Amino acid sequence: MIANQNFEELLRGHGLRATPQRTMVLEALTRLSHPDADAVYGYAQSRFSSMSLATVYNVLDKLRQVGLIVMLDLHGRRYFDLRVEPHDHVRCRHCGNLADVARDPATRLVMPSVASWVIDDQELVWEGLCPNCRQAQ
Amino acid sequence: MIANQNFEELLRGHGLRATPQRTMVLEALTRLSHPDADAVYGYAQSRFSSMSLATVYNVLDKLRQVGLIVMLDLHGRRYFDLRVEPHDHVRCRHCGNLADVARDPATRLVMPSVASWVIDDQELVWEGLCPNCRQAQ
DNA sequence: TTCGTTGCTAATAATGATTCTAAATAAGGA
DNA sequence: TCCTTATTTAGAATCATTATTAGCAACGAA
Repeated sequence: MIANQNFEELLRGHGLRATPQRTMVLEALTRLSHPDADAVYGYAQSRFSSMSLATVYNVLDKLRQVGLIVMLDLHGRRYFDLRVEPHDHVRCRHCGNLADVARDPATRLVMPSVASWVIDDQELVWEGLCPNCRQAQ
Repeated sequence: MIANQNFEELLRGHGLRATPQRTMVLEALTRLSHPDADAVYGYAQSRFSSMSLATVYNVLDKLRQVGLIVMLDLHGRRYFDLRVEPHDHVRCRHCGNLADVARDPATRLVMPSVASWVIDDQELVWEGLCPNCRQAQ
């Protein structure tokens, strides 16, 4: 539970102006699980009625640029996640459902060296069948 | 270099009817590097002129369902890759450029156990700056 | 506190990848 | 060759995302 004041400090600490719209988006991201832009919009607009969907997209992109959030492109949609302690994701091959996964301590990811690239991050997505879809099969 | 006859066997071996459209899509996937649907369409249509874009989408989805190809959702687009020896990818944070990456032998990925899920695959995408974008910065 | 600059937001239109629909056609077994 | 069933086609429709532009707000300086 993060207070709005802390969101504002977080924003300023990353060189961004603290606006109520940005605060609301951050709040939505702490409350919802892997929301897409539309889910963030639904949450934020219910507390800040003049908020527009375009602003949600703007803010999400800005937060991503400064590294505050992570963007997940899955089955033709974008989902967003606060960049908290590193964790991975698992997605259902059948219905697209998405969940957090703690990384096994025995996992070792050795960063590849690719000619002339500067690589500094990674994203690991596991794939399988979620409980619902497993039963349906 | 795979002959068309082999593509047909490959298709039938996976329970699919062997059509010239499907053969062309498979051929495109062996020739192009991480094409999106439109690139596959461009390749296939130049050799089979009646081919439609809708068919490309149909075929790609079918091939994915039977596990012959892998689908990569990146920066709002879908890219396709034949499922050959496992390899990872690296994408440029700035321009979206995509490249293959060999997995370092020291890398160990321990499959997580998530309650009631059946997990059987993973996708690892590294992120950074490609040579072009690194210079531009 | 007020002012001015700069960046942000809102509304709406535009874009573009992907999916849908229905009718025509082709694959593969009998 | 014929029949059944899956596939393909063309075009329309959908829908997430981006672009545009005018109005507004944040925040540093006076």
